[in-house]
Amino acid sequence: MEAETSNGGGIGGLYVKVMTDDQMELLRQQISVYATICEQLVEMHKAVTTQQDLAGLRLGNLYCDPLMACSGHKITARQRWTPTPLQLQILERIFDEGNGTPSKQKIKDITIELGQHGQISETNVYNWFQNRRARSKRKQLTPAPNVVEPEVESPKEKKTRAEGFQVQPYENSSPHRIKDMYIQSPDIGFDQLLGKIEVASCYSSYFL
Amino acid sequence: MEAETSNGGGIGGLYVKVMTDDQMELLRQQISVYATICEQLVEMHKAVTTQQDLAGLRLGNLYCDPLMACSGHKITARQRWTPTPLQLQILERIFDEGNGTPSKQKIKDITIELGQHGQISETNVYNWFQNRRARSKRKQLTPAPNVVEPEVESPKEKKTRAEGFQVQPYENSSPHRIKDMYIQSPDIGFDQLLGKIEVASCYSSYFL
DNA sequence: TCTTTATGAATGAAAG
DNA sequence: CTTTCATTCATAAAGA
Repeated sequence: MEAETSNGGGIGGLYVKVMTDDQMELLRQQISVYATICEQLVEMHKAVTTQQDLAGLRLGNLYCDPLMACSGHKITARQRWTPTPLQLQILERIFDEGNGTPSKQKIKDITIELGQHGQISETNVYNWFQNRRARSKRKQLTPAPNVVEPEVESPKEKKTRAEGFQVQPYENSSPHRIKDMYIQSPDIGFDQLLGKIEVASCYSSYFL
Repeated sequence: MEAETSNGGGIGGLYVKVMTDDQMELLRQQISVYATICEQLVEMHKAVTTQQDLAGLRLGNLYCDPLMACSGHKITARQRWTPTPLQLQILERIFDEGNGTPSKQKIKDITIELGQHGQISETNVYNWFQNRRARSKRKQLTPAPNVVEPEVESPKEKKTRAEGFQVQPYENSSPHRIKDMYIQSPDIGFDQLLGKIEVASCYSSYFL
């Protein structure tokens, strides 16, 4: 993939991706196509399983879900808590609400709520917010490479800060919250299925 | 995709979009998410229809089974920094100087210095030291504990990480062809969907 | 090719 | 809160 272009590859240079309008449009369509395919696959699946048991799919224990066959071999005891996609989703939402410091009581409440979606303790919640805050802050400071190109970068302004950057398949999905893509579904059944899908997928990596 | 190496937004009548790494990463994730969802939906569908013949999915065809083609590889081509020999050399030198904890400011300095030899970010430097320390320590402890782990771990087959990510983008396909991927009917067949996913997959790799 | 190894990155937990 | 550690995941590079 050669889409990467080093702009002014010099010291502390600003590195950006350059795309043509066509390429950009292609991406939009790409995502759109996936969104459509997903919806239809879900519909299809629902139709096919209407009468079926889905025996393996309703296991209470998420980690034993047969769907994980592809990625899960870690059914053994895990030493550290790993938020389920659903839990993460909720945590992120709460975090985004801005109420910075989750009070002691708040933590309790959250823990109880998340407990419905998987094992969790107050400490987990506490740590999560602790880390989330810290890392959120760090990331905010890092991307400030006060670009100063000693290089004779042609006087082209860093134009088009990719402003028209809107490729959400669903109008209500937020560009800066990938996780939301899992839940912002207009379809009830779809949403439910996605919950399982999330579990089945190799978590961690897709939810950062 | 051969990217325009010239970042000049409008030079020579060339219109391009400029994206930051973050934005590119976001797109990558969005597509990856959908690809994963599709993948899992397919798995789910297979599980439910194991008794069926899956006629349309015969492997006899020269083309890879759409199912495999799609689930085999992940559209997770995350780019990751790779230190140049020169950078590595400098990093090692600094590390050997023993000054254990590269303070925040120190990291900035190092980053700037290394930036002269290739793209790099503070995070990269930070991670490098983090890993370097951790692995340096581990290596020291490993030799001793010859504890034979009574690991009765099942014969565990290799995860056969289908890493065949060299999906060749349809070189001969033009952007307008993607329209063919759109689905008109909600009652499209399963195998047909798979076909579309496969195509979508290829397009994804084309960008990511 | 396919498999294995080395290592960049992500993150829960804990120390400071 | 900030910084560090430990573990794990994913991938680029190297090996077979």
